[in-house]
Amino acid sequence: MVKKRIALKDIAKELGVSISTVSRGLKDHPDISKEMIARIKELAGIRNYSPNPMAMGMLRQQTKMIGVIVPDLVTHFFSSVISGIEEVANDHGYFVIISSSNESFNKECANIENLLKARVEGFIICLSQETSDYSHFKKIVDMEIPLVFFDRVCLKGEVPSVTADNFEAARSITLHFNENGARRIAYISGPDNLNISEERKRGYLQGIKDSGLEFHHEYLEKCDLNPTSAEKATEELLSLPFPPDAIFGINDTVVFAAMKVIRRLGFRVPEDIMLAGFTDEFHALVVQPPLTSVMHPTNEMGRVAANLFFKLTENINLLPKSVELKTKLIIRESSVRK
Amino acid sequence: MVKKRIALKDIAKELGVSISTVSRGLKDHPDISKEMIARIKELAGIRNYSPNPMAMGMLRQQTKMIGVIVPDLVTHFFSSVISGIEEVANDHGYFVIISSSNESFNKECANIENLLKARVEGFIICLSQETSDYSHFKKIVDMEIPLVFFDRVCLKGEVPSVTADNFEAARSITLHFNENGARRIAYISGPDNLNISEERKRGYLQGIKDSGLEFHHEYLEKCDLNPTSAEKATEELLSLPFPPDAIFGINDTVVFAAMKVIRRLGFRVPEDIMLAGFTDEFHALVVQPPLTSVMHPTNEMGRVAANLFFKLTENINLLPKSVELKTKLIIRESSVRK
DNA sequence: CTGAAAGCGCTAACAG
DNA sequence: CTGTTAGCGCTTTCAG
Repeated sequence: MVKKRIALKDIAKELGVSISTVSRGLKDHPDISKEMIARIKELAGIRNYSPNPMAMGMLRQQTKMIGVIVPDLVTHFFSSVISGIEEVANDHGYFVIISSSNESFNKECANIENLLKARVEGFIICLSQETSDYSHFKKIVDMEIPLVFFDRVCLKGEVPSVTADNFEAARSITLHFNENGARRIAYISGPDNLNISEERKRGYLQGIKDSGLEFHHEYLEKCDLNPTSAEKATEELLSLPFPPDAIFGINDTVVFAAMKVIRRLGFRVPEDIMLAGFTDEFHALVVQPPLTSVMHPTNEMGRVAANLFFKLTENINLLPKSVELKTKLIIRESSVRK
Repeated sequence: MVKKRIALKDIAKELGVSISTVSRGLKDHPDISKEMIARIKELAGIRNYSPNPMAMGMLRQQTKMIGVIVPDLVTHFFSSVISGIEEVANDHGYFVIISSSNESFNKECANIENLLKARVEGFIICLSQETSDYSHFKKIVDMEIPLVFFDRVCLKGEVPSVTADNFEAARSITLHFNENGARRIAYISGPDNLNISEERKRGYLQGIKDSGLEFHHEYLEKCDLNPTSAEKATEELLSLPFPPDAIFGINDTVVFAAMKVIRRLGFRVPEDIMLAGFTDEFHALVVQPPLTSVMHPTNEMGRVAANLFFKLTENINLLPKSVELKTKLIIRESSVRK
């Protein structure tokens, strides 16, 4: 029931000229007389005219909307990436429509369908943890609709993406633990289908090797990316005959959950168990002891993803480019024994 | 450069019938023969037809978009409210466009302008902390465009809103502190123009009174809602000749910042200073000691706001209704001395 | 039972 | 210098 907004027609009628004259006047068309232009602009200003984006959309077949799908909204990581995306999108005169897959494959598919119906011009997506079938993404590619992945990616070679340097980051955490005296280093991974799980796991294994340690499969745990599952994984680790003396987890959620369990079972951080996370959370600073963690350039990740997106809109056949962003290991008390 | 999508025209041509026949067939118009309907629907299915929302929008003058403006995106509180809004909006076939004011009045005004240009059908807004001039909101109301506020509100009597029971929540924290032995209870408030500052402050004062304590203005601090400012406020409190033995802050950010300062200056929580927050953060559980806090029903706040919004779209002249949501004081170790 | 035509707001090619 | 017209995709009278 929105009150009818002012249209070219109204201005034209009021000025006693044709619609096209007004349209041209508004964009300083050389054919229109200076005074006419002045009169048109003045009235448009008074009436607060702004072009109807749907009419423009019909004409140009574009909605100026980008669909963004994230596994969840309430995680700092994703909110922060979205902020970055929005900044760039708004600079380009685009709006962003955000939907959350809630880590569900079905929801992810449904979101894509909905956004497609809404005629978004393209997508920026982070896979749900359940996603291992990529046909819904293939479909987007086949429709020649711009698509960019960030953080959790797939279809390399077909779809541009932005990721963190997961391998190197995981390796450096492992080395750091070892340098600080840890010998039984554990890693709580995520679902195998996710690149972030796989890459960080490889980094961990490489780190173990580079440290001259032996790999013990009991120290490689896995969880779904929710607190309950992470707590269970931590409990497994801590109930081993030789529990780990250092743990790092695939992300924030996991590490915070691990911390809770460690405390509950009476272990101390970092005296008994060192801890480090993959996170950009400012809460890493609030917990006691402050958490060593891999800082992600989250805002930048969003900005880069959006820029890749706009490159794609210019040329849908662009060679897909994968950007890998440098992370930074921030060492705090949770991984340093005095 | 989106590939042209299938339109009624294409189906009509392929079937050798007119556009209107297809249009009617798709919605089971009684005038169309069963077999025609079947043929139309079949082809539409194969071709994956979906109506162009912009064409529909032009016809009905509606975009099915709601503009949501929040002070920031990366706070759990706001992401969580947004989740609630999106759930309800999607159920109604609406999309949500989120913009962040970054706590800036000017940005808030600019966001409104942009969303108005994008022809959102209405707004759900949480004021920026700088906002004390409400003319941009008045403008929305005057245009008869639906507007709902949540958490930080203004223009009561003109605009429907959802808030927490700030007064009662603040009062109950104060009483709880006192019952646990605190006598010098401090409160770190926010900007005076915000209703949440004012209401929680009143609750605090009432709590002091109800506890039979005397009010000391030094224990009433104020800050902008950012960590730096909150840290400064905490330092002020702690440098008093008689520093407080209990502090609560207007929100998460403030309390986490306070916690950091308390630690840095060598005080202990809760032995020297009890602490409590206004928060729904799951991180309240992660910090050590776990934080006593007022749980906000954030998701519900979003859902209620969205429902109010849709009531307004049905009848823009609805009597503005203010919904106050109950919060719950969750007592944890940060405010209990053993 | 089906088609033609107008109209939603706008632009651009074509006429004057 | 300005107006007319067609068309973007769709619904909805009005005419068969």
